[in-house]
Amino acid sequence: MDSHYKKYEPAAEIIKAMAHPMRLCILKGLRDEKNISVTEMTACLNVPQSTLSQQLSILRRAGLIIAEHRGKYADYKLANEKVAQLLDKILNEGLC
Amino acid sequence: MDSHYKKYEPAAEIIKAMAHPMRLCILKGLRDEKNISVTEMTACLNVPQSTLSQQLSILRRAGLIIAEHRGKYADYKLANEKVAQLLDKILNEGLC
DNA sequence: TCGTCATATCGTAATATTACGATATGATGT
DNA sequence: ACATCATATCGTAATATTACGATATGACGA
Repeated sequence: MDSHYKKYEPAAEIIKAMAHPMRLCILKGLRDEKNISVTEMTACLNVPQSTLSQQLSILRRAGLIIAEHRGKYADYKLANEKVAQLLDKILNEGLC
Repeated sequence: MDSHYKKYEPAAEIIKAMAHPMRLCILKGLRDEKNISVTEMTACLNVPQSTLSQQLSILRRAGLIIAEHRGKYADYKLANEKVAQLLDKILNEGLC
């Protein structure tokens, strides 16, 4: 057993960013639909715009999603295929 | 995109239980070594016994680990193979 | 240039988590 | 029965997260 548990901090940061129902829902949405704007997400999830934007910034800071700015819109997508795979594992694990 | 983000709450609970460096370290230790007692973990991780015990109870409540009581000792192990697989995915994802 | 829309950030109250000493419980050896 | 060891739980201060209104920024059309 490893005595230096702090070395798991980077992994924990990433997992922590996923550890919220709304953020998992956002990731799943982006996994299934590729690109979604903040406006669409706000309408669909039916939450205050600032709340959604805060969740997006947590996912962004963790490197899980990327924003593409198109004029006044911001489209989001998953950062890469590994995020999609990890998400699948989490959501299909039968654990949940 | 799914409008009922609360349905991801059970998955989020599980991920949240993993989202801490010490808890990831414990899970990894149990994955690699099968059975470890609280005493061993306390010595290895060099943290107060109550702190470790609290982390173990979080993992236990989430269903990720199981305690086996042998006399005055408690040996812990991963709850099942799916936990090991999810952990591998998290730690090997290159994301982290 | 204005007003408006889309998005991000700020401020903050409510709530949750973390870390850890103190205390409780329960098994073991004497 | 008693002292001791292993573990769990309690109490709590420090810190972090959550949710959300208010406000700022920046693009677009009139």
